[in-house]
Order: sequence, then C-alpha cells, then structure tokens
Amino acid sequence: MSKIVAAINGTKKDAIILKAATLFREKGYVAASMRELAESMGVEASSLYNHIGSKQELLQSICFKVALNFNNELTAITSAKGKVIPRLEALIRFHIHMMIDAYDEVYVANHEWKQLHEPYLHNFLQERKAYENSLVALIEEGTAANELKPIHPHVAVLTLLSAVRGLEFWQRHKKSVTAAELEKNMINHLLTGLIQ
Amino acid sequence: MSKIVAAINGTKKDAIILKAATLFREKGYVAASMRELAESMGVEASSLYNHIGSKQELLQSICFKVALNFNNELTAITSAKGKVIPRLEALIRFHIHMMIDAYDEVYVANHEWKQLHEPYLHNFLQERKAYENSLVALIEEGTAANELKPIHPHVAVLTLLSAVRGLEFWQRHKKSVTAAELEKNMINHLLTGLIQ
DNA sequence: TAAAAAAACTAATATTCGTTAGTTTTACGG
DNA sequence: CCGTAAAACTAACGAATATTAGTTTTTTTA
Repeated sequence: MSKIVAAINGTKKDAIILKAATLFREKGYVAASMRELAESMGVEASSLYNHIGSKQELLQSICFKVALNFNNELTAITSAKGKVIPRLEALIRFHIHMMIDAYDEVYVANHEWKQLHEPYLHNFLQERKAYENSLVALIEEGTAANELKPIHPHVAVLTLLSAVRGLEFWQRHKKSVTAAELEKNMINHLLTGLIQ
Repeated sequence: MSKIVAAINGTKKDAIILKAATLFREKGYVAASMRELAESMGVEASSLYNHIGSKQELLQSICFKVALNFNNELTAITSAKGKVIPRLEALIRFHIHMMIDAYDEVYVANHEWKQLHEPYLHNFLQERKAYENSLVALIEEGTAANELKPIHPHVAVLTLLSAVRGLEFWQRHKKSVTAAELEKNMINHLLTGLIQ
C-alpha cells in the first residue's frame, strides 16, 4: 500500500488535481482513466474517492482555476491607466508565463472544456466570452487613441489569443528558444509585424 | 430501415467519414460513439461496418486527408518563385479557405491526432514537423532577402501557425466578420503588426 | 495506549463501448 | 423474375469504465 503525498502547501486533493492535469493533457479527459490516474499516484482507483468527488470535478477544478487566473490578470490590465501597447505586452507576457508555470492546466482548460457538464460548460464559455470582450475593448481603446491601426478589433483579438494559445506548441522548442527570446520575438511580431 | 446516402461524387464510406468529422469535432473522438454516428446517419451501428474497417480508421482518414491537403499547398508555395511576402499571404489565405471548406476535418486533425494509433501517430507528427520546417525555411528566405525583419524563424512560424489555427475560433463570429474582412485584417496584422 | 478519524484496500455494480456473427431485407444485372 | 451481391438488421460478446459499499489498515488525537 502506498500513499498520496501532498505538496508542501496544498492538500492531497490538490496533488490529485495536478496529476490529473498532466494525465488529461497527455491522453485527453475521456481517454484518461481513473485507474491510470490512481496508478500514477501509487494507489488504487477507489482510494482517490476519499479525496475527490468525481472525475468530472477534477476537470472543473482545472478549468475554472485557469479561467480565474486569466480573468484576474486581464481585469488588472484593462483597469490600469496608461498606454494600451505596454498593457498588451504585459498580457502577452502573462500568457507566456502561465504556459511555463501551469502548462498542463492551461492546456487542459484549452482542449478539454468541451467535456464539462452543464452548467459548468455554460459558465466556462461565458467566462471566455467575457475575456474576449474585455480584450476587444482594450484594442478599441488603442485604436481610438491612435496607438493602434484601425484594425477590426475582433480579428485582432482572435489573432492575439490564437497566437498566445499556440504557446503550447512551443514546449517542443524549449531547448532552442528561451522564454525571454520567445517573449521578445512574439511581442515584436504581433505588435510590429514581420515586414522589414 | 434507412439507408446511408452517398454524396454525388463520393462513396458511402466518404459520407460516413464526413459525418464522423462533424461528430468528432462536436464531442471529441473518444467521447463520440459509433452508435451516435450511426444514429446520425439513420442506421444501426453494426451497419457502418459494411463500409468501414473501424472507428480508428475514420480518424486516420480525416487526419491524413487534411495533412495531405496542407502539405500539397505548402509545397506549391515554397517551391514557387517570387517574393516571400505574397507567398506568405497566399498561405494564410489557404488556411482561411480550408477552414471554410473543411472546418470539421481541419478541426479534428488539429485536436484529435493524439488518439491516432501507432504507427499513424508517428507519421502524422512527422508530417507536421516537415510542414513546420518548410515554413521555417520560407521565413529564413524572407529575412535573407531583407523582405522580413530578422525575427527568430521558429517563433515566427509558431506565431503564424497558431494564429491561423485559431481560425476555428472565428466560426462563432462569422456573422459579424466576413471571410474577406478576416483575410485582409489577419494578413495585415501578421505582416505589418498592430502598431500605427 | 486506546479510541477515533483518515485513508487505504478488495470486490462488485451497472453502463457503455467497439466490434462480430449470423440473418434478413433490399437492389440490381441477366 | 430469379439469383446474387450489397447492405441493412438483431443479438450478443468481452473488455473497460466510473463509482460505490464494505472492510481493513494506518495515522492522529486525547
């Protein structure tokens, strides 16, 4: 018999959620089984239920923790004073750092939210929409102030969010591209373009 | 008893693959069941096996058809003569049109490739890698010719591919943003940036 | 150290899944 | 219109799933 070992400042439940995020990222939520999760923690599947309510609850924890993090940061950025461009830069940096600090969880929130049950699915999509809308407002603020080109704000947001979302992709190139390089180049690309 | 009805120029197998792409996109490959797929075609699950080999074969067909389309186009673009910038534009346009013409299949190839069995998984990733490498070479050609800024080519490719991949996202805004607008704005954003 | 709480275990349940076997119905060429 | 092939059906299989119940072991508390 083994034991579930909690991190220094966290419950055993937190430890399970963290392992679940890794497994869900690797296999996908549906394909990942509670038996696999349990095995990766060195216990039997049924033992997990002394600490968690259900598999679905794990997904919910992951998705809403990520959503909360991003919403908090965006709220701070949009409500800050000052020019729009440095605030956009800060947002891109935040996405990069989230991808470094909480890769598995961000990945799962981005890829597996479809497997959320109602009403969580609905809530999650609503949070996403709110995030998008805030960002659209920030872009519009930038164009109104002549800081940004008169681009279609929804398209700009789509491009920005997609680009930073694709940071998942970067994990494979960690060796050849440092986080700092990535940050500098991506911000430069998204703000000033490719053309010389 | 109903019947599987093939499209005008296609087999019944093709019709099944198309419906499978829609279902896999909506639910995810693992969560989608053959019984659901059959029901959406008006037959029993077992009847599908008169036309297809397995559920996995459906995923393989979808993923490799999409990969072939993209690889063919990229090969045409990279081997063409002329300036790099219009060729990059053409590639972005192609991605947008693929997303319009074959949304479900592109989505599934992007999201569900992890569920491919070996050796298909390995092959698929290899094709992806080749696609990336060709694009890196194109960017390097552009920087060498002073058409593009001296950006880190891998980061540029990551940003470009992620941005166009995020076109999935756009389906929700189809009403407010036409394909032509999207095309113009996204190309402008990726090539010349946001800053005024 | 004894009692209580926490957390592991074994065993089992009901479902659902992809797929197969065998059979019946439909469609079509001679 | 008959015979054959295509394609539908029903029924079932074995495997895997999340979860529960009940029990035993471990840890904590008093």
